[in-house]
Amino acid sequence: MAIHKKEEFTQKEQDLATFAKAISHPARISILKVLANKNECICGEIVEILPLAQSTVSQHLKELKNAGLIDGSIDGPRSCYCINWKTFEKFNNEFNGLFTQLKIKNEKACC
Amino acid sequence: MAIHKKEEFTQKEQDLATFAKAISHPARISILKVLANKNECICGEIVEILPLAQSTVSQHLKELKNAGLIDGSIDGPRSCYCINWKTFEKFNNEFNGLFTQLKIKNEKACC
DNA sequence: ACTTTTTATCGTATATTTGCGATAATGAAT
DNA sequence: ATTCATTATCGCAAATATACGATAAAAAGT
Repeated sequence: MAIHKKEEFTQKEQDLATFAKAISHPARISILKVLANKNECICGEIVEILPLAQSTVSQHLKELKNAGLIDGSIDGPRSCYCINWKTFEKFNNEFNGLFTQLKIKNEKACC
Repeated sequence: MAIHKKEEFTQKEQDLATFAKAISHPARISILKVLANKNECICGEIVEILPLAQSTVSQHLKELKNAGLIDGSIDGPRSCYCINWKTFEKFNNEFNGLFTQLKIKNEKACC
């Protein structure tokens, strides 16, 4: 991609894009669902549920964590991940904001 | 990425991921906003508004079109793009569905 | 101390994305 | 018919993403 052009856009656009990218892989959507289902959130089971290698799952978890969508406490051998509802809520709202914003501007299609 | 593993997930998860990927770049979010603002939707102006080369913008438009988020009628020298509200609505709903689904399962955080 | 279990990280291979310039294509205008 | 304006596509380069096996790290149990 030669040079980073992403920075030339609005911060809000960038944030939203980053969030979208975080959930732009079925594995990561799946992980979020698994995390939501387990409220004890001990998460070695994710590896068994997903059709992916342990290292790959770990990588996806890392990305979700970087995006702020999940929290993880690495205490010892087993680590504990769970959804960060605060960030999640924030993005959910911003997302709906985008949808509404677009729709208000132009409800009638033109082609 | 060696082998495609994405197909091993739910169709719904794949669709949602594909949609998220389509809007996972600030340029594409920006394009959607521009399209929503113009209701005549003659769209050479997008190139002037975005900080990107014409060919790059064209590529982003193509991706949005492939994702079904916009429609484009290529009539001659100038072409006309506009948002496909039907698909948009569909994904907006599915998206909110995911959010709600996750939240219902586990409203209280565990770590 | 040693093994076991669990998870993160490193290295690597391949695929995809992003971006641009150059070029083709296409209809409008002259 | 030729030029002009507009957009799509091709070819390329660089960056990211995806996936895995191998290895490290870290606490718990023996």
